[in-house]
Amino acid sequence: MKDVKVKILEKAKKLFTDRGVSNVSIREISREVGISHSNLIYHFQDKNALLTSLHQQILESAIQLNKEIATEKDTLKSLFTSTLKGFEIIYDFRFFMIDFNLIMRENTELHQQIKEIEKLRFMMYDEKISKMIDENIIRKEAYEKEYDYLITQVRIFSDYWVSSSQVYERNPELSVKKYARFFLNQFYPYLTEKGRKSFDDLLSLFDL
Amino acid sequence: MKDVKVKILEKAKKLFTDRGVSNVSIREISREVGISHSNLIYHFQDKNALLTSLHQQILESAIQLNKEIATEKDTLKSLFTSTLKGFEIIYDFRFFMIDFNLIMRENTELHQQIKEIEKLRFMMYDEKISKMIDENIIRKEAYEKEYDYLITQVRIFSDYWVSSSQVYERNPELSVKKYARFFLNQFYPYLTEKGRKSFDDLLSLFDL
DNA sequence: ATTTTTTTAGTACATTTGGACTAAATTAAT
DNA sequence: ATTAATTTAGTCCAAATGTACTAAAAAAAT
Repeated sequence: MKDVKVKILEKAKKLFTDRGVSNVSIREISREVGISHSNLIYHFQDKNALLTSLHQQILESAIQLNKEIATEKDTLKSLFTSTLKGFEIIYDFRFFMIDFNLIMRENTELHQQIKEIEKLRFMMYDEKISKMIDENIIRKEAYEKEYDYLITQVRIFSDYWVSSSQVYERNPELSVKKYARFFLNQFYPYLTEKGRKSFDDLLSLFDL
Repeated sequence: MKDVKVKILEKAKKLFTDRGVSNVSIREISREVGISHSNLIYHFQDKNALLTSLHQQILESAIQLNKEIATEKDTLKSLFTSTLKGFEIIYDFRFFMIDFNLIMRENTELHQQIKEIEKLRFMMYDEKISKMIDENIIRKEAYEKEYDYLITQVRIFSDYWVSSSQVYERNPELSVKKYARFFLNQFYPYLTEKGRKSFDDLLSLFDL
């Protein structure tokens, strides 16, 4: 006997994925779950509450992933792992990124939260890059803020690769690996010779 | 006396920009224009017809821009110009990119058209890059398909920088130049020494 | 000048939606 | 066993939406 809340969230996620957040109503979700719409409202006041809750799930997955890779000493390898696993999470919750701007526009609370998380993400990448510079995997900045630019570039890719693949790929479901590869490649031109060697090894290791 | 069709398109564009495509109804647009909704339907069968027509405007702007830079001999300079002017067009029609996936999901005809255009865009970049390699501005590929990867990366950035800026920037309206700079920087690591010199000169020239 | 065509407004309808409110049923607490 | 809290369903409502249909008004063609 699954908890109703869980059922609601699952069905909402499925419907959001299939038809887009804006095309799914509370009533429709309740219909699909097989409960009254009043009941759904009892658990989640509105669509935003649902979305906030689903985003919480994403966050938990991300935190879990971070824990898993925390033990990995090899910085570049941990970048590979977090990319691949992270991209799977994003694909699983793709409705969130596909309707990202819509959600941010209508859920101020969530928007604020996302902006905070973004700061953390920036710092995480910043730290990771510094570490790789120390380890002589990535070359030093060729000009000021070079890697700040890179991080922005990387942020946009992370946030929107799944949207782009929905538009342009024949089989978006097969594109997780493909885009993970694209993503990782953004770092390639900054690698030192040593870095490139590791990178190539990791490509085979991860079968990319 | 402005043509009604023009008025409708202008108002639709404005409303789409302000509130998002999914939050604007035919009836509301007609109300804002000051005509009956039947009249609007007479001119545009539905929202998709409106969007198709607005996309036509984008296309015309893009074609116009291409004509303008066709005379420019300096490949790198033409990249700068087309980026800056292109980004202004995108910002002007930002509703289209912000709700890109929504529109593509619901307007099959337009989706098909966009996929065709994407092929052209790919070829254009491919050609531009080849040219810059010949001119010793960009280095040769370090591995196979390196520049195919770059083009995908560039595609995602072009399509979604405006969405991302809406989410993360305080003053999205000021971010055209900023993101144009980010965009151009994607090419930097691939430049030859000669290329880097031109690039730096162009940065000053365009005040970036 | 009159006939056609194009453009515009009005009306009516079935459906959907979110929200409020009430009450029944189920579960937990005492 | 009774009471209280939680969960669920049912009903009603006002607002909005897309669509279809009719007819008037305006413009263009003859």
